[in-house]
Amino acid sequence: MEYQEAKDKFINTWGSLGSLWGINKAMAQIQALLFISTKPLSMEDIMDELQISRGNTSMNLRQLMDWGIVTKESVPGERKEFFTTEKDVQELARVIAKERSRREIQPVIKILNDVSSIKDDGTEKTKELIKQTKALHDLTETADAMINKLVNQQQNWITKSLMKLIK
Amino acid sequence: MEYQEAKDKFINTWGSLGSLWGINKAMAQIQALLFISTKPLSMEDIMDELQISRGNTSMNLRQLMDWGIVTKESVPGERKEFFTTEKDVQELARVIAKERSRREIQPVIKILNDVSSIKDDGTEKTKELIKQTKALHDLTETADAMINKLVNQQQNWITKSLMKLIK
DNA sequence: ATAAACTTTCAATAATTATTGAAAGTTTAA
DNA sequence: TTAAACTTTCAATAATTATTGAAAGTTTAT
Repeated sequence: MEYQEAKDKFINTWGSLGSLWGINKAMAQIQALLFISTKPLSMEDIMDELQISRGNTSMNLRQLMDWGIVTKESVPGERKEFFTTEKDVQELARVIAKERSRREIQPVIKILNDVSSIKDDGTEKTKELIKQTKALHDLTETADAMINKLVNQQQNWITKSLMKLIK
Repeated sequence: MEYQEAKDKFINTWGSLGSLWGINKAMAQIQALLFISTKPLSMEDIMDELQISRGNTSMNLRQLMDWGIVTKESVPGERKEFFTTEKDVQELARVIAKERSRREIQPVIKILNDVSSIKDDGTEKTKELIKQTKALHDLTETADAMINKLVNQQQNWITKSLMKLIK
């Protein structure tokens, strides 16, 4: 497998995987492209490489910046803007986990809590609803907490290792 | 909030959350409905409750059975078939984690491994592609392993607790 | 102040994904 | 064996989501 084939394969795989972490194909592909690029890329560069329109590129870059995993960069002497992505996979994982928790998991936890807090009228079906949504609430909360703890532990481990190197 | 409202809220929330664990709305809603039902439901029951077509119900029930979280049940004296879902949230989490790993994460790990194994031609861009996909490969593999370990640990914890009660 | 270089916005359109419903298929009871 | 009861399949259609491209907006250099 040559460079170009490997590159395309990576971008496509990462792109279709986007749905797994809740972002669309173009967004994931742009991130993938930046992730393996050795230098910041301009909008033109991205459009050319991925064969997507200017509007699409602009909108998805914006979203990636909102997520905090892509940053604008100005290159001296150049008028247009260049973009880079977070290159450290651990930090990338940390940001993604945090954002997904905030955007999707927290709201669900809140609703499950609301639903499981309805007043118990004594009927079997109400009891079952309360019991099961409470169980789901607890599970979701625990899973969310564990993911965050886990990702932050990784972070601490990395930080510590870096600290040792710097000292 | 009354029973019906809470029920609808739960089914809708769980339904729209479906995308988070990679299944479609109807599929998630059917699972949610079964999850809070006090007795097995027939296809008619599900169609009526969720206002969806027979075909849709049939196809999504099939998928849920493929996932292993819904099972057919026959009720004596009844011609039609009834369905139930796994009621233990821990076991549900275990099955979902396992299936997602098998269906989505493992194939990605394989491709990342392939891509990161291309021969190093010494150019900077090839070195970067290898380095970054390798990092992503390792992260994905570690995360996948941790999720599985975690879910199984929960399982063990539960099993132990139950054992204590039984003894 | 102007115009070139560049980016954003958003209505229109395309692509994808989900849903329907009726015909075909299967099972069961008599 | 037949026909009623029930389930599955799948082509057609609807709903949703992503993408385009051109007009409007912004920034920068002179």
